[in-house]
Amino acid sequence: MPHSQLRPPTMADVARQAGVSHQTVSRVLGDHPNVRDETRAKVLRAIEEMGYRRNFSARALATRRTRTLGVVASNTTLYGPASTLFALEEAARAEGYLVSTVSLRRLTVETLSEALDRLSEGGVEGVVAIAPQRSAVEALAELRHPFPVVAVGTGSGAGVPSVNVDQSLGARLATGHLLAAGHRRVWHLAGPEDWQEAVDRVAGWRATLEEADVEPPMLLRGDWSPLSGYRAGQELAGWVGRGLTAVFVANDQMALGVLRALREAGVRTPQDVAVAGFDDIPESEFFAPPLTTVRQDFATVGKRSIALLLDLIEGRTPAGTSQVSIEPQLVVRASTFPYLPQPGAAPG
Amino acid sequence: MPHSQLRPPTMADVARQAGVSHQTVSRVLGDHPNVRDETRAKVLRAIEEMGYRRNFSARALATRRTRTLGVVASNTTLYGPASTLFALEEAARAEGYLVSTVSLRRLTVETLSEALDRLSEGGVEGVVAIAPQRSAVEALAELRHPFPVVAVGTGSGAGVPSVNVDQSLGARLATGHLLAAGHRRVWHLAGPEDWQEAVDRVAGWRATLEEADVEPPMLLRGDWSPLSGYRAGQELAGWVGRGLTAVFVANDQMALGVLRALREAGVRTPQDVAVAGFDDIPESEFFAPPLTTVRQDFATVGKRSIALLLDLIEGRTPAGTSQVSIEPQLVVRASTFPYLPQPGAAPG
DNA sequence: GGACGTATTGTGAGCGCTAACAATTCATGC
DNA sequence: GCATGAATTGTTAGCGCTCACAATACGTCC
Repeated sequence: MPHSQLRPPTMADVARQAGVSHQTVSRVLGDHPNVRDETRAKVLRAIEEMGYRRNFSARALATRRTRTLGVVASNTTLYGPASTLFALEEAARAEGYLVSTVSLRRLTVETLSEALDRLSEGGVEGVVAIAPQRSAVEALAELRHPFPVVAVGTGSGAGVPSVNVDQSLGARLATGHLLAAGHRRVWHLAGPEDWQEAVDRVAGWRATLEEADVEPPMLLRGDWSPLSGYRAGQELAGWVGRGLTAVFVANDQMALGVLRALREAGVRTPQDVAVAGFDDIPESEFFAPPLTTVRQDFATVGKRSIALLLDLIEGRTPAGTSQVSIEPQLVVRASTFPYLPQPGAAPG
Repeated sequence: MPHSQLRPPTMADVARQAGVSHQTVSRVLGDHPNVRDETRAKVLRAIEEMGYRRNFSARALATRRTRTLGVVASNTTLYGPASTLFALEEAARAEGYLVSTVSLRRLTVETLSEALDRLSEGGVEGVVAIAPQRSAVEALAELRHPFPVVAVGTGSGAGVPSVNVDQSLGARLATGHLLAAGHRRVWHLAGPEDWQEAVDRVAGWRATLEEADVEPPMLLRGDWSPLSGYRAGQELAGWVGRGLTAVFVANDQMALGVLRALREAGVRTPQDVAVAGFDDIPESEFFAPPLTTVRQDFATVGKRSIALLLDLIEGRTPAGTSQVSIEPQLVVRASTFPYLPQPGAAPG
């Protein structure tokens, strides 16, 4: 039965129909204990008959709560942000909150500020900002907003409460894994310099090498896209036979490009060059060969972010800057060892 | 400057500070023409000083408008839904609306109904449902909701206003392309039966073959995942040499699995078997080999959906069922022709 | 049977804003 | 100098709900 054009019934209408006061209707709706079963039944029947629904705005005005959270995100078609977004919404819903999203094409101080204004006018009680670019994060601490904000993926540096996967640890896992497999050196194709995650992965990679007394080889840069990985892969192919046997790529999409470039150059993976990625996108298991990579637990990121934000909103947590760190996990596949899991052997 | 714990200033506070009535403040905020410049300046100064922001709930209560739209989606980490979601939010924002999203793990009558209830309680003025599963769509027409709903990806059958990419046409483009390349028959790996898009793609494929007087070969089914494509690919490999030279796969992720299975079976693409996909995910260009596929214009889907929904909300469009259809586009790459574009030759 | 305490229901006052109308100011013309 | 109308500002009611409190009903005990 679709919506009707009539002005929707109000709580007073229901009360009249049920022969009670509007307050009793409110009590029934609010699951208040002190209502006689008989009365409750009468009210529920009237509600059902009239198709009554509580008016959101009136409720929000009276309670001073909208039970809505905001999320600012960018690059939401990429696996990482999309997964984070999904996890955030699910976690918020579990806590009884709705989520309003603003998806930005580019994350800058201006767009971020605009997004916060917009969400503010939308009455959100707090905001989670998925803000992996460093430039934007600084703005977050400065910007004036009438609600708490939790940052995700910013690293713990900025003066803002934040939740992060330990990117440095992830890079250590991947790099360490390659060293343990007998590679003398591990090269690195990094993400853009202004992404905190890219910086942290470089740091983890470098630290691991230095701890093993290996001088880090030349650093390559990409922009997360398969194309940039493809180009870097062509360059890397030129170093085969001159000490290049293992590459840690800062995300799976670039790793896909690298694999393709190596293959075209006649370089075999993993026999000639081992390749590890980062993210564990669903496709990684089906790359040629299946990709060793680092998995981030986005569900936990979502849950912890929402929990922290609600703590801030309720004033349970002092407004100081709390930092949550989440451990990533290494997933070993054939791109670093020829004898390892083939797809189909186990569920994805 | 972060948020303060003080009760935020009200319009009356600003009015007092500026020495005018609260209504004048409202006029300034509403860009009402009949306000003296001097008065406006006074008010704006007071607003700035006090860091005043209009209360969303009070405004919504008085105007009976929340300027918020709802979106119900599922599988939002997949490229298609994520792109649609992004396009919807962007289009809504351009029209001055905020978007509240509910992301479902599984789309069923129950979860859909729950999502609509939830959004209803969140005060949305209308909802876009990304509902590719047929089972859920039927519910949409039955479900009681106090706002208009536009369906996306449902096909035009259900009794609900909807916006769709012409999936059948997409399948015709891909299948026709393979026939035109000289293949006698074209096989098809389809998506799940309860997805309307899968059904429409099968229909387009079958119609194209029948128009060419070719009897459609055995139909294979997958679940959109690379793994299911891999398994189907293993089966397809068994038919090489027995008439199998071309496969149209219902999405790019499954196509990835097919490519991998064929490669492992020693079947070359495209020399032995040509493969075409559907979706044009960003990775497709970097598959081995780069994948011929069908691109859907999600930005247009988003814009048209929001436009239709707003028409319905404003009562500009009779509540009858309007249907919008959008044409997809064939993208030819090396998986169907060996001599075609290599990555890096041209941008994305 | 009446006092007392508790369960149940009702009443009134906002929440902070916009819309409609009323009141005031100001410029203009005769 | 005063009527006339337009521009500008103020006043009064709600919007539909929840909260705090008041009022009533009901049961129990002596």
